[in-house]
Amino acid sequence: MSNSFAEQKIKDAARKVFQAKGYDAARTRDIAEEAGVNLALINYYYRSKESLFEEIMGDSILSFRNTIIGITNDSNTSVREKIETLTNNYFSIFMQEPDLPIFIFLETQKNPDFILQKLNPSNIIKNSFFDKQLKDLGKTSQDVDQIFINLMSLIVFPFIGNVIIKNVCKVDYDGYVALLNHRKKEIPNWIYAMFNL
Amino acid sequence: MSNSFAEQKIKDAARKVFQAKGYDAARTRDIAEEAGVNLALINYYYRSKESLFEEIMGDSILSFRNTIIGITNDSNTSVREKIETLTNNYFSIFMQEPDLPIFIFLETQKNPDFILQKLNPSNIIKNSFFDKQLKDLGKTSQDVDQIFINLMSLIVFPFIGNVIIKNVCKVDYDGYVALLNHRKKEIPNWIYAMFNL
DNA sequence: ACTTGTTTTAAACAAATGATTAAAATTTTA
DNA sequence: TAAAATTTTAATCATTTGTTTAAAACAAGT
Repeated sequence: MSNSFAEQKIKDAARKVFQAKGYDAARTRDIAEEAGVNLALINYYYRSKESLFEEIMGDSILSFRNTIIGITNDSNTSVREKIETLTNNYFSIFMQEPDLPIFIFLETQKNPDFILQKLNPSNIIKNSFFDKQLKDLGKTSQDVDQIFINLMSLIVFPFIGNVIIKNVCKVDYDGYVALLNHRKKEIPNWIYAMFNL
Repeated sequence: MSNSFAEQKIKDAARKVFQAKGYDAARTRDIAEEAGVNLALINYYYRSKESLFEEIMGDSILSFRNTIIGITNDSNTSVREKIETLTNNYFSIFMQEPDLPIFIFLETQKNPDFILQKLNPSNIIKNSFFDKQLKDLGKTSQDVDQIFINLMSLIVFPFIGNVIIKNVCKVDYDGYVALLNHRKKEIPNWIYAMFNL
């Protein structure tokens, strides 16, 4: 019954529903119900379903971007510390919002232009301090790319493929969580082994 | 104007549209247009949008399943050969149908039950010849799971994350394809390095 | 050519869905 | 407290979308 700011309740509900179902399957009525708010308020506060979506998507991307940039440009940490911090941070985020990765990849594929504008990938890896450190260790530009891709692969896939993993590996929910935590520890070691770091 | 079997044309078109847009965003009218066929024929040959989808989804999963099983249960190949064959086969499939991975993961998450029934994950890895071979090398059951997950991660992520990769790594389409081909060669080596194989 | 069964078409339907509106309720201002 | 502004509500609209229908076109057998 709490009546605190419908505007914020709508945004929170929308994030949840959009992430769970994707843009197309998400109904404005689902969002209104999840927010416990009259349907018309969605169009009152946010102009349309699409602009509500873009606001949320923009937030997600910006947060994603800031997380990486803050870590990769820290001049006080080693390469290994950066890899461990990236792994831990992303695991924390995705364990709280397991649908976020597939949501981001699905919607980026549907609407690349909007993403690119927000993501502004200029200095995320290239020209970062992380990039510099790896080059000093003798890594090529291609190596750096593949290190980044492999790190993201190993972190993100278990969330995207959770249904298939649970079944192919025959684990229940608890076993799945244990498996995730095991990966959280091992992923940095795997990266070191792959690239002699 | 060729009039060859509308039924097949619908199925091919539907696969294309479903993979590109996902179930919810795919319109029956899109499928009919892509197939060059009257809208009503979709319901004439396939009972509904949903049953058409299930037929296509079933095909995808079965093909996925058969590919793995055929490789992991081959008693004439080494562990390394299996890893290389898995990598090569999946790269071939996904380079032809780049939207397939995200499509599968999105829809499995939305409707786990249907997938599980078709995927029947019983003997895909567990109790496979591949599993046996790894155990003989001293790998634990957990190791085998993580080997499988890491292999899938490294193969699948570049297709799912293609938009973001292209931009973070600042490569055009040709550079992206070069990057894919480089991975195809390196992924087995990375797996060997990670797990001392 | 006629009948029969099959395939295709154009039109229409019913339900769902994003959006709007006008009035009611509530809060703020003066 | 009265007026004004803001927020909320219920009802409705216009469009989209999956599906159905009835007739037309076509094919095959006799």
